[in-house]
Amino acid sequence: MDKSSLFHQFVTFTATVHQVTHELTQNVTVANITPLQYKILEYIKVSQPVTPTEISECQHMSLPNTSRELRKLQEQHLIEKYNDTEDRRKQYIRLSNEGDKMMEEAFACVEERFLQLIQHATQEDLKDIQHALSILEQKVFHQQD
Amino acid sequence: MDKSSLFHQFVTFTATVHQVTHELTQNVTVANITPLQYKILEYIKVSQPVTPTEISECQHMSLPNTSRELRKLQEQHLIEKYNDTEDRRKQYIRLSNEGDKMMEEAFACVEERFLQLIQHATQEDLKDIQHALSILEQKVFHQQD
DNA sequence: CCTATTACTTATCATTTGATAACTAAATAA
DNA sequence: TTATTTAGTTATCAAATGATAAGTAATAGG
Repeated sequence: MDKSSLFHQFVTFTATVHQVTHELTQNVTVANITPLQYKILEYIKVSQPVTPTEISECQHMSLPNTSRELRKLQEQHLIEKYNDTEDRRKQYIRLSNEGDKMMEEAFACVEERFLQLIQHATQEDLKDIQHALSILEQKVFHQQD
Repeated sequence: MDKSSLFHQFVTFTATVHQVTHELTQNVTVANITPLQYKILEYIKVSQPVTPTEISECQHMSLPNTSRELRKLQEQHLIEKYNDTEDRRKQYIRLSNEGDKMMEEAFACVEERFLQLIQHATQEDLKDIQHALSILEQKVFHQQD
């Protein structure tokens, strides 16, 4: 097995993933949300509750910039902050009802497009896809933090 | 097979892919290149020669903005433009020697990090990974242009 | 108790990226 | 030939994002 050719396949693959996810998430949001804010909300949605520091690390942005974006999201009533009872420096962020509703709608829209992408897949194909995703999660993309 | 749970797996997966590729490509470039310019060069590297219109479509950016970035890249002697002999409106873009060298170095750096990511993979794992990439390319991410 | 560290905020500035209007030149269609 | 379309450029403006300095408040370590 040539690791170098695997690398090239990997590069092509990730480029394609970027392109396709861009197409899937294009113009999904109703509210006045920037792409970065969408990513943050997406992360909160699947990982809540999260701290600003966690968002900062996962999204590769500085804490000041994270703080700014979270403030904007809070001003739009899409997220809520609450303090840790033990360590009062810490905050936890979660989606507000409004924010959750918005993300549910956004996900529904993306899901619809996703389903079109796999519309011709047989039951067998779906199993293959799920298995492939698991393999890559485990053996390549597994986050080592 | 529940397509909805597959969708959720897909969302998590793509988020992870974005995160990991960001880590892999962070600070790779020696030259004074923006992230967008890196993506453009990456695309040119694997698909050259390409036209500005193709870059524009693939990277989801307007032609004026594409033109601007290409001008900057040309000013840095990283790419070369040449005209189609048949249709003189058309241009083709390719990497200059300098640009190609730079991208080779960038890829080498990314590859090194990628190899660390899969350092514990057995020969069997590598085959699985390659197979998983192929499956997803074919059955999910296949571009329908 | 005092110092250092952690978690986060506010403010400010530079850079990058996106959007749009107006243009040139070449090719195609009528 | 004339009008339309295509491919790309230039210029300009707005918005999004990144970087950094300086601050507060709470906790942890000595």
